[in-house]
Amino acid sequence: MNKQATGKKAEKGLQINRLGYNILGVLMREPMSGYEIVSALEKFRPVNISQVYPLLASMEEKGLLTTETIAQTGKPDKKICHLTPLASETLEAWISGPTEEPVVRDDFLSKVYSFWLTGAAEKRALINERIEWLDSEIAFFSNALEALQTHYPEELDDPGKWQFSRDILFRRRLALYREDKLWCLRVLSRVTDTDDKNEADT
Amino acid sequence: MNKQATGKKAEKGLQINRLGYNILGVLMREPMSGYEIVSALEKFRPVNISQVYPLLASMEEKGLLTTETIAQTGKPDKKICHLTPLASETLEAWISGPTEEPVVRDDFLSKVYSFWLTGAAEKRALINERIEWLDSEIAFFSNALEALQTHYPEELDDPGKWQFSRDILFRRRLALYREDKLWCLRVLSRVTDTDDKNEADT
DNA sequence: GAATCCATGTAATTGGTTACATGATTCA
DNA sequence: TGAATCATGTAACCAATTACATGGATTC
Repeated sequence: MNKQATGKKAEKGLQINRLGYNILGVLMREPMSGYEIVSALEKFRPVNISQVYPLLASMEEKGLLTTETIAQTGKPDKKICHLTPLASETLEAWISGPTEEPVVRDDFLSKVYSFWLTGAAEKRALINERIEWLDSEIAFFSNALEALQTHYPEELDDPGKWQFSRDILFRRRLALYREDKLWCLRVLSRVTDTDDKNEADT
Repeated sequence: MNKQATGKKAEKGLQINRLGYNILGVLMREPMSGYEIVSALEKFRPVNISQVYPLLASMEEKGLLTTETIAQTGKPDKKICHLTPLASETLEAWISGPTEEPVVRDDFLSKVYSFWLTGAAEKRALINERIEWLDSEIAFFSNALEALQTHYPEELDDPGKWQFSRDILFRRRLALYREDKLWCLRVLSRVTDTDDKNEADT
């Protein structure tokens, strides 16, 4: 009956952004500093430290965390962030709430979108570069998975432990990167077989 | 020898952003209006119309495109964008230049990251929701692929036609979504088998 | 001697999203 | 009657990136 609340910014107050929820996610494992949050998160998603500090400040204001300053010699003071009970409430409410659709930003795909304009050699070069990148990612995540398995052989099978989450996320990455590589190889064969016209240089 | 030019914003002048290159990509197929650009691109990536109009204006200023105004009855005038030779140069230079790493923004994965905190029922609900979404995407892209194949049976095998690009990109989506679904099913079985503690409510 | 790690932050800019403004036509 | 489609655009805001500022310890 009310004509208001048409937009998506319905409830205000406790709103944090995506990065905010990711930060809650790591801090649920153990309290740490802003700097440490970045190194913990960057295997999962790209993070800019400059975005983290102001966010932590506003999250502290909202009562989601408290900071404990630790003096260090030769280094600046460290501010360890501890979550409050409100934080876990907020995180769990977010998890059970609606989930937005994923968005990928991939220049490689944008280039493939337009690469019918280029010659076969250039197409192959682009794809081969991608394969190299995929190989390095596959190597990285295989190592990460192995390390997880040797460090926490028990916890991986307990869905109530954070290691379970890491394990399944690493496996997902691996599976998708491998599938992506297969796709690259299939494309390569299609490009090589039916060689296209503007092939003069090289 | 020069202390300058440390940052990433080396050369200025002709710079357009990602969306700009995507717009060049569609317009290389055929000239169209801003409104049509959005509907053509949105199968490939999310686009906001409000971002397109100012971008098109600045691209016209930079000499990448010219606009042809078509008067319509009952509707506002339509502005068809035609690319200039500078545009294809710019696009090809971008394709052969360095490619940035992909970035994904996926709330579902962020939730999985933290979902060791929740109960098994909530875990299953989250995964099942994802499976439903994946199924709908898979259905959409299978249809799109079939439509492509019936409309352009010849062009699909010619890497010099834009239909080739569409074809491989659709196939990639399908392959990755299917792999993602398999992963979901594997996770589901791991959650169901080793039922975790906080299981009280239904 | 230069680069990287540790550790914090602010400021400026670009990119992306939502809201607002306008208005006829078609469809449920 | 209300929503959706066509069609253009502006303004405000939020998110993300880059640059700037500081400074000791360590590593190449």
